[in-house]
Amino acid sequence: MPELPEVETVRQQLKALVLGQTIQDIKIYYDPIVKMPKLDFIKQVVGQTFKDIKRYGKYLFFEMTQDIIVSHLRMEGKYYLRHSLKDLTKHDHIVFVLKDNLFLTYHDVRKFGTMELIQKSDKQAYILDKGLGPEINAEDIDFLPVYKKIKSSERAIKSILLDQKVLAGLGNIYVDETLFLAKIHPKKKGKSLSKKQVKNILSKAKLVIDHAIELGGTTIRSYHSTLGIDGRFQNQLNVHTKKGQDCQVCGQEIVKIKVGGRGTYYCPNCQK
DNA sequence: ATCTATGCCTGGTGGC
DNA sequence: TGCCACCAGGCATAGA
Repeated sequence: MPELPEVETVRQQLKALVLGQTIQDIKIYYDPIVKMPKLDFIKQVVGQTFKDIKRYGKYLFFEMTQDIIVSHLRMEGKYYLRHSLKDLTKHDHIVFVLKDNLFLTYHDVRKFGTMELIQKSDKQAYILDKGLGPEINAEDIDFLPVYKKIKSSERAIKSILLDQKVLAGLGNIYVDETLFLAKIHPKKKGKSLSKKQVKNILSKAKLVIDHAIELGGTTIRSYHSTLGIDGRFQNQLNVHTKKGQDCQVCGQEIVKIKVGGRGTYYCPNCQK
């Protein structure tokens, strides 16, 4: 599942591949992903050239000559660069024709992903409108507003950290890993945390995300291989998906519970 | 105003 | 081999 580090990896890899490419045509095989009438989208985007690819949290911004395509991969969205339409699978829902032998395809098994078209001047307004918090890996997070949101909440810290309005970029895996490193129980209420604990959580989260980006970033692939797939962070996981295994720190068994409807892994001994 | 539950989807898995 | 119920989960939205 693409979270901030995977989205960042996709961004970097795609950028090297599609910048300067002009979109000759677009084929949309499954409409609901594109959040506007499909013909309007095609009409407006065809002829534009990819100028840059940016990211905020888990959102990708394909900046083109005139407009920006905002792409969210949700659970399983991926981009592939294909060299023939014969290589399309049933999960390639949107195809950007770049050249006769070059196609950027959006692939999404569960069709949860979204694509929107916005004006360049509306990018900040878009982020504001979504209510997205500061990026978790930013160097200069304004701590107090984040702290206040956490401190005033009755919700479980795990749920708060998954809330993109508080902090942008964390997903289920990284929240579990963050709380393990911070030694905080995932069900602990936001309001019960001290300022020191919140600071520690943010610092551990950045550590986890930076490390994951680093590992994803090492997976440089040749241009004809697939994008948006496995980095090497799975080898670094301490608790996520480790149910029944021994905690690497204390040896106690990792357990799995539900928090806010999400599968949650933690060490009952280390995390209080 | 805040928070929780539900819907969106399909492939993989476990039970039989 | 097959069938089926259930789970995975980010986000928008409906509901509490």
